[in-house]
Amino acid sequence: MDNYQASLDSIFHALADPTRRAVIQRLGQGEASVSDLAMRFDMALPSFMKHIGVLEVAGLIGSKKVGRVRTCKLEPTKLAVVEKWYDDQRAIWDARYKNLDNLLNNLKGK
Amino acid sequence: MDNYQASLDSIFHALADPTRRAVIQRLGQGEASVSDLAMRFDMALPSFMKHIGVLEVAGLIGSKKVGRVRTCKLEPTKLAVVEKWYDDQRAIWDARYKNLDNLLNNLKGK
DNA sequence: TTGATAGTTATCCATGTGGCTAACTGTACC
DNA sequence: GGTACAGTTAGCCACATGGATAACTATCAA
Repeated sequence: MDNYQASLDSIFHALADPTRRAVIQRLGQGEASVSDLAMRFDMALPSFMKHIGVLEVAGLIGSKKVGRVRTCKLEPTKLAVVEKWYDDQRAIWDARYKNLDNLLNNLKGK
Repeated sequence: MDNYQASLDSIFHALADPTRRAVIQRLGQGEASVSDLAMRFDMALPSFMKHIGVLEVAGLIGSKKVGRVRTCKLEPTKLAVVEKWYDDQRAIWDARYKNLDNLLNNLKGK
């Protein structure tokens, strides 16, 4: 399996969890520390950190640690891969309906 | 957790697998029977059927059985939920950058 | 230097996921 | 009827996932 497919796997998997989507949503408004983010969720910190890890492996967020606080930020370019996949997909079925249209027009003797 | 979130869970989970994405891609070109679809994959039928099941539970595909053959078709409207989620997301960070622009303009004394 | 704060690491656990084989059901065809 | 074909059901297995607790490290502040 090529790299793009593996990337889609990890991105979609990362998005298939409400906690992780909420983190992405929150980070859309600006950077935040891990504990700022964690506050909103009824979950032990280590559990929450796993979600951060999944998002980071997928490349959807980045983080850097200064002093003892790790600050996370969104990586919108990586999220855009989702839209690209969707657009590619839509192109396929658009082409199909276009072909159906042509077929119908031909049948009408147009 | 509300229904929309649960729906996103199952949709993104369904998409987080290369076999299932390939099925969606194939169905974008038109309907196909289970065994037509399965042919392309090096996998036992029952294993493949699970993927079909996951896609169907997520609502991304539909199927009907006539005689002994089950025919599957794409449900593009359900796939569109992915784009809606992405657009909602982008709206959030677009708003943020817009605010940053305003801030910068104010600082410039404009 | 002593707390308190912010993460991190190490385990552990129940459940889910993705694959398999074997055996079964129902339909089509000769 | 008998056989082949298209799915389906049942059960098995290894591994991943999402949660937990306990104990640790490192930094900041009094």
